[in-house]
Amino acid sequence: MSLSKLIGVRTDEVQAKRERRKEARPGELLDAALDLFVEKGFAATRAEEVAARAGVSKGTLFLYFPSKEELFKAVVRENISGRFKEWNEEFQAFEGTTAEMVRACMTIWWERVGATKASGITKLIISEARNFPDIAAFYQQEVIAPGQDLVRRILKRGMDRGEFRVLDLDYATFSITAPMVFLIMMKHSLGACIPQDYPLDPQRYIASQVDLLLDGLQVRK
Amino acid sequence: MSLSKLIGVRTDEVQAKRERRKEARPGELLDAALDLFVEKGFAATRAEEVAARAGVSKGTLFLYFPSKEELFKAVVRENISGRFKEWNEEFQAFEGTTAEMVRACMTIWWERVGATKASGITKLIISEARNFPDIAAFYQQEVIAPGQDLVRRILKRGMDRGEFRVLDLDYATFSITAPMVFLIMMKHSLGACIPQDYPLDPQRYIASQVDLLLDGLQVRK
DNA sequence: GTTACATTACTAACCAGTCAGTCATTAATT
DNA sequence: AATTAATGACTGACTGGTTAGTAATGTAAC
Repeated sequence: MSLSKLIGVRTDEVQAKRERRKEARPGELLDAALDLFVEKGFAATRAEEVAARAGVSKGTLFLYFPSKEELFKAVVRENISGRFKEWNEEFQAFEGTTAEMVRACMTIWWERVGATKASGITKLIISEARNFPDIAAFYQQEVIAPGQDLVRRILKRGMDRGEFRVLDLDYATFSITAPMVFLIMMKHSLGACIPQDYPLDPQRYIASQVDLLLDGLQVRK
Repeated sequence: MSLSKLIGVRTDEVQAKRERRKEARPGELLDAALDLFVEKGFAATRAEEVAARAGVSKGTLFLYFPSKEELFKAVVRENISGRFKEWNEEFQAFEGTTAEMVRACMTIWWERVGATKASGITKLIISEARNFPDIAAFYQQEVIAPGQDLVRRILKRGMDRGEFRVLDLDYATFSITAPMVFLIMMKHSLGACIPQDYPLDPQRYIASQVDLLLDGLQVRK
């Protein structure tokens, strides 16, 4: 704890005090780096800027991460939580119709991932994939493949129970994942820099996507 | 002057000779720049690399474009062809069902845009939007808005003719555009750097998307 | 031989990464 | 409790390499 805090001096207008907080630094740096990488891309964000946003000097950044590239990799790894096991179990226990399941899947995904900082990682990966093919492959394995798998299992359940038509599972999964990816890209890219042209309400977007996905465009004869 | 030239070594297989081709240069530079910007992003591509790919020296690049940023803007402008008037007319003249129209729309779009270099611009814009908000706004006005408009008109036709259900047009358009954007991102991002994990056949992808979009996942009762 | 295009060599700015030094904190000593 | 010593997290000026942009020089075409 810093002296100023003990004494009760207003620190906000005073020069920020030098503090030793070994535990908190890495997390704060990763947070700052995620923000900036998502906003400006890898090459265009400066290490010093990341440090400044984390309230620390550039030297400190390199105390915790050996290089900018390793920082990038750490940012990605940090945000890849293996929550798929948990989700698989949730959906295993689900009792309603598969249509309800699809709706729940997309709504919950938005709440737990899409709306959070974590979705920035997807934008980051897609934007930088070709500069970091190893990271892209890693993300493919750790996130995309399990995600596709979960979606595929949901669709298969619908087919098995006679609720859904016979589907080309390899490609039908994209009908669920593509709208999610699109929403993320809007949130972090065009939507973030020209919001006046994109007053996109995520809930309404997802509702519309699910409705059309389940019932199709055409009137039922 | 290189050693080989001084000695008199055959240069024709070593390097192309110096040539004056004022007319062709800008186009060749723009082509090279598009490739590299799409592949590596704006900040990470070097001016010298663009020049080299166009078979020219760095100085020549700056002879035709005053700065790297202006080169970027020119790349985007070059590839924004106002083909929407022509397309609008094509669809105005279309006689079949609106379902056929939707399928034609996506198939033709892939042939004329998605599969060509032009689709790289979309990836570029989405990746760099936040570093170039003015470019993003420009692209929004010149490409996205007219595109959305065309799609909206198709969906409205379906509604008016009683072929489609009553739709939330503001959001239903995304059911057509989102899969297209997703396909572009796969082509230029993950799909380009880990193709073994993404053996994505565009035709089959589009067929699947259109089928589900028209008829929905659920069996018809 | 003059013009116009092209190249090469150069400059200035920028930025990732380093390192000698600083100072808050804690432990030891009186 | 007060003083001193040791620690190590943190700093920021510095370095070396890179690159956008420029200027001097070269050469093909007419």
